[in-house]
Amino acid sequence: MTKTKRNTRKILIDTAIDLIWQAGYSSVSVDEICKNADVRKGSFYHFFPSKVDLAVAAMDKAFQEFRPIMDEAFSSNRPPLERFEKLANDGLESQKMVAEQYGRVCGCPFVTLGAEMAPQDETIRLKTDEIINHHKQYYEQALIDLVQEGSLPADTDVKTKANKIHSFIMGQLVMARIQNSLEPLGNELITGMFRMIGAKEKVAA
Amino acid sequence: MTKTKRNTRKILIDTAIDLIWQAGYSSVSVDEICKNADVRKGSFYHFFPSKVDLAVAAMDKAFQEFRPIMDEAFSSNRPPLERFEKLANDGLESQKMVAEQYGRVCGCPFVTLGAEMAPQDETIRLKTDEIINHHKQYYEQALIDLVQEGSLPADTDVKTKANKIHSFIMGQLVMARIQNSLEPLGNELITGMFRMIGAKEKVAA
DNA sequence: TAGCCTCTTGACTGATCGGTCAAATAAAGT
DNA sequence: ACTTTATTTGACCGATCAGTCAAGAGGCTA
Repeated sequence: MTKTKRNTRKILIDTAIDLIWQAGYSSVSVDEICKNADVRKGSFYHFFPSKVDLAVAAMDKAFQEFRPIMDEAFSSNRPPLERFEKLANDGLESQKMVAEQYGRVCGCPFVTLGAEMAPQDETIRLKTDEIINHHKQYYEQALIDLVQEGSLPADTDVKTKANKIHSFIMGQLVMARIQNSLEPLGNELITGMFRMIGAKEKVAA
Repeated sequence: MTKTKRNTRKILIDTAIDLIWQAGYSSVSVDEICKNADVRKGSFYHFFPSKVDLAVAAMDKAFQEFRPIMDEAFSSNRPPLERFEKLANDGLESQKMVAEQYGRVCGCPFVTLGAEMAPQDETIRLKTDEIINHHKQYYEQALIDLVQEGSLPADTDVKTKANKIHSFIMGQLVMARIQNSLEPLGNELITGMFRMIGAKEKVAA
């Protein structure tokens, strides 16, 4: 973490997030990233041994940037069901901002990149998996808390249920990217998540 | 009907389905497709004006090949809930065969290709959307039949529910591709679908 | 001021990209 | 047979791909 005057490394990562999130990995060239970052290619390869390494660094950065949102939404002093609601609202808001900035709906950067590159590059696949698993743990903890407060049966398989919730959310985001529309997300995300959670009404506190 | 003709066009389409389903669109070159099909590049461009046109033709062919499976599963004389069950079983079986043949889990060819290429090429995006909508109609009809038999409330928004079911299935398939594993599909697909359907009879853990 | 280290620059590589073309060949119609 | 059309071939194109490299610029410390 050397502190550079221009901080070229950071600029390259931020540019990569923008371009790859929009267009995907293969559709964005190193030259294009360099041009957008106003960085010469020799500098690029001074900081990153390969294009893949930049992509992985970009995934890490994007993940670290999204963490506070997750931590806030899934804060343990928020009622567990409301955590999912907050995630849906914040996520939709984030998608709206990105869509406005980039000119199109982009969906989940990790899953989009993972689905494209998983067969080609194991380091990208593993990084995707790592980030996904980290997200699922938020869901799992919220489900555990739902069980504890009696909103879900005691024998609930929280890991499996967390997987299903995650699959649904990712499916919604992939469809939003393909259809280039946020409307279904706004209509279906929260209700679908709640349906998948399947909590009963909390009777007593 | 002399079948002795080489049917180069068909060979190219079949090869494209194989390679693109595995590796994605951008990661497969025209040269690679030609080599695997044992077709010279001049012949390729005799039958297809561009790589994109081949991809769209491949999507059409793959869709037509999958239609009988859908028609059989969603036959109107099958009880509506069982239709989803059959789809899950047949779909999982299909994924198993493909994974064995290709050496890795590939997920849904249409959504994988659509997510990668939607921002780059509108014809691919539209073809993806068309196929997706066609699939959703099977779900929608089954939901209508569930309403009619009283397993779902009369005021059910079947279009929205069909969207949610579809999102969940696609999410599961994308995750299977990224994780290169069919295990979650086998464990979660049917129960998750039923949970999302929310019909009265069936209960999922 | 000199030496050192980090970073930058721009020209360069060989491979590969999607796509073109004219000519050769095969097939089909008359 | 002859003509027309459909298909195949292999060489070829300019652009672009990811990645390399030697030389230089700039700042830091001794």
